[in-house]
Amino acid sequence: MSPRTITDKEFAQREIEIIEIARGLIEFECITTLTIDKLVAAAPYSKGTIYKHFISKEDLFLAICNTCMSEIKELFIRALAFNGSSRDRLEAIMVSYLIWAKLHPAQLFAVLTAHSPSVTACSSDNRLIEHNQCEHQLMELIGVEINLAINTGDLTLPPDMLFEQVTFAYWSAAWGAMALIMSKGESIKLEPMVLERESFTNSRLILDGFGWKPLSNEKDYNQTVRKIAHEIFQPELDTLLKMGTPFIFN
Amino acid sequence: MSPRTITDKEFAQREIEIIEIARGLIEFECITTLTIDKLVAAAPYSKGTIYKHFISKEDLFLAICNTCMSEIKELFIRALAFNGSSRDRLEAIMVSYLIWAKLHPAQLFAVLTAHSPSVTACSSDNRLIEHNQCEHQLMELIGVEINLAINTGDLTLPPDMLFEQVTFAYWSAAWGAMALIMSKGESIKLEPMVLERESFTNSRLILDGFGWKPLSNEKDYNQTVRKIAHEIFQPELDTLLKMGTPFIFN
DNA sequence: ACCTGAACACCGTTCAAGT
DNA sequence: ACCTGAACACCGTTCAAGT
Repeated sequence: MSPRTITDKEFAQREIEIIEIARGLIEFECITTLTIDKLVAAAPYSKGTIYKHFISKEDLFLAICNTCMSEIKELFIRALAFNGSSRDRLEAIMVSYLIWAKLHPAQLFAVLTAHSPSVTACSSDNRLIEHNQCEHQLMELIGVEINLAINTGDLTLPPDMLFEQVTFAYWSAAWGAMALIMSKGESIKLEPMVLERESFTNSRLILDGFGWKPLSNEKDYNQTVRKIAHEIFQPELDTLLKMGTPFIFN
Repeated sequence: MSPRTITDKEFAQREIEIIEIARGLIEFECITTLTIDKLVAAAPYSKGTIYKHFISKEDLFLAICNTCMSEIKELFIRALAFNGSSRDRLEAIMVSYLIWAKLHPAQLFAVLTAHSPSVTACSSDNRLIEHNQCEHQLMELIGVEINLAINTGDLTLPPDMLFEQVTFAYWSAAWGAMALIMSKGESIKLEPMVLERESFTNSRLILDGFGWKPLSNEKDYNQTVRKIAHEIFQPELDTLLKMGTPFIFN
């Protein structure tokens, strides 16, 4: 066989393939038990080739994280098609994120750990730029709805706050609940906290705290969540039911 | 030298000593770059002795985390001496946590990562029990104030919520902001988010969302924070100033 | 030009030997 | 009874050799 120059497209395709294989391995174990040796054994490529794509194990982790974030972005976009108020659509975004989290619990953990400096410290510049873009795109989608709410008068931007702080407050509060609940393994009895319920609770409290109309005492958001889930994510709900980890409604 | 039986007290004392040495090493590097070899080199004990105390590296990490949480508990108790409303004292708790976080950024990262299943999976049962106790004690201190607020009528427990959910909502929202900001290394421009400001913002929004009186538009909580910090944590404020990372007031 | 996998380095953990 | 550190195992990373 004569040596042949690999095209950029083939190279990119191979990278996607490797990432998908790695994601498959994570499903059955965990991001922390994934080793390069296992990946090499599962993939039709050698160690050297893997290292042509990823400058380190952490770089691979971040690549997995970025792929997940792109998937989540697609779910966000589907969620934003919901016909309702801006606040309804923020609920829809939360629904979509929770559904993704429940569909891919092991991957969610990968996304959460990818946030740590030890991962970013060992990643390539391009991967980090890509990661920032992914994150920015997700926050941008939330930002659009916040802007809409300000324009329609549903939300009044507090005079002492920057626009980005609104996005950050909303996202970080919900993220905190998820991260705390997901990171507690099965072992520990973290009282009876439920991923879906606590996420919606934090979201509700933050938005009520902003005075974002309609307030939660003016409207039954549990019903809105139900509507969103069934209208937009019925296939995913069915999958979760089959997996034995159904989406929990309040 | 004749062999001598080590007493329980001496054993416990040695454990504390090792943990302190490890904490010292973390200060200059990071929890992820701490190795057992480095610890052995810095400590007057051999590897075998280290492993008499900690069944794994993760077990040591969790021990460090537990020690930190005990320190934080002491700060919480100091904070709770603040003379004011229950909501004021929750602010005081937030001030104390932020001050600790700023005093020990590297240790905070250790505390955050200790939450991951990969750490708890490799820790000893006793260490895990201790960890649960530490966590429970911290949440309990917050819970006392929530109870007080309910009894004085400042807070009305929403009819569809468990008491523990209030604690969790408050803590997870603030924790989410801190974890996101701290985990972003220096590299990334996470817009201009400020640890102190975002933590207080999330706290404020959540408590306003609960309708916890006095609401933030009825009272200048920035001034309360200033009062708390100077009345209770002046020595720590001075230290932070000397460190070049002053506590930021709004 | 590209791929391979043996070799290397690092580090967590163990345990036979020493006191 | 306790401590020690050499030895082992595992795994991330590199690079000389092969096609």
